[in-house]
Amino acid sequence: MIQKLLHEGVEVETSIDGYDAADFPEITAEKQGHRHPIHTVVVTHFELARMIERVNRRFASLLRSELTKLGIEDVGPAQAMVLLAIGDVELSVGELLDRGHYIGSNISYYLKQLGDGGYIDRVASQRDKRSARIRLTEKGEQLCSNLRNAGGAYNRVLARDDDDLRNLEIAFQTLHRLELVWGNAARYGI
Amino acid sequence: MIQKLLHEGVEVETSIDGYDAADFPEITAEKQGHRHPIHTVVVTHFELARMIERVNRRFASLLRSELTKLGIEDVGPAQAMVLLAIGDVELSVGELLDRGHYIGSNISYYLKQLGDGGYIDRVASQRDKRSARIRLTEKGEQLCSNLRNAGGAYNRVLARDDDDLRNLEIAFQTLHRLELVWGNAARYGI
DNA sequence: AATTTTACTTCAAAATTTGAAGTAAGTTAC
DNA sequence: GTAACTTACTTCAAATTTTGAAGTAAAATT
Repeated sequence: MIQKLLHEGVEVETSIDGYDAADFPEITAEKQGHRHPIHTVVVTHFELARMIERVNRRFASLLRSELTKLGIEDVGPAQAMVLLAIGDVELSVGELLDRGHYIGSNISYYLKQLGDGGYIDRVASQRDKRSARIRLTEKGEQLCSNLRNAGGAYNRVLARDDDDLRNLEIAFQTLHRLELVWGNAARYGI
Repeated sequence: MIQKLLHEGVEVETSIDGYDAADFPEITAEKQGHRHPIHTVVVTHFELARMIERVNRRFASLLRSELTKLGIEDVGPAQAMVLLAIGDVELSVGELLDRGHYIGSNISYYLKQLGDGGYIDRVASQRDKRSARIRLTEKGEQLCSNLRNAGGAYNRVLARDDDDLRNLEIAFQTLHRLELVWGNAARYGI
């Protein structure tokens, strides 16, 4: 079912924004035992952005429902993402900002909520008393662990074989490149 | 432990420019006797989600600044995404909902703003008077066109050669798979 | 004709994000 | 050493975005 949709449902757009078609010779992925595209597709900036927006929306609602299933009422998907970003290390607010490209006041707000809920501990750094060191409490770790547990099922569905692994790997790296390009563009201009 | 992560995660090469594995607490490095990757890393479900969230944030702020540069005050990034989703076709609100996985009232709200700003026209469908048909006005098309124009620069940076194009396409398709898996999971359970 | 479903809209509330302004600690330049 | 500046973060208020419940009207079904 998913398989079918993957092959037939992907929007294959032939019009390219901001390009001269001649600049980009058509690409064809090799067939041998690959599930990924045989078709010619050119993906633009905005198509990727729209896809990312949609996927992000989907994930947020999935995460919300996982939290509901766990009976968590005081943590929304955005805060859960902060918890997951903290992971099992102790870090400063600044480091956390970098991890998620948040805006300062935003993270401050979430950390306050998470602190009130008992999900994180904050200790002033010894050598720099301006810097607050953050880490998960037992409760916070438990929540992350539960979420990760539930996430295992998705990992298994998404990464069924080598081909999936390769594609997910490329997707991850490519997203990272987008992150850098878009991020630098926003700061320094393209 | 590592074994388990390997089953549930996705391998990724560590050598990505400007990317420090320490940024991703969920990643564990491990050596494998594989074809190219010598250092492999495991990317989980949540890491992809966090990456997508970050990239989405970056793009939104880029879009906001493009809009500012164009002197547009009455359209935010979210509404601009709706305009881009409409594109150059005439469609119903329902189709638009599908395109972005929005919630009904959400799109309704944006369409009202965009209608007030003169960016879209809405006409009741002849054969089904419940269904509103939406399309961009001249002004809406102009804005999209300006945005796409500005986007061309990013396309050129992102898609430098065939390899980039291939990767972008795979990223797009893989994100589509995520969209389906996460979407179906939310509706019917995994 | 009555009921149900579809396709949206409206409204109010909640969640999230932003930005300006503030505090306190550290750094640098005289 | 201290005045000025920077950094690291917080607070608050406002803007934006998202959600959900309730509504309307047209179409489809019974």
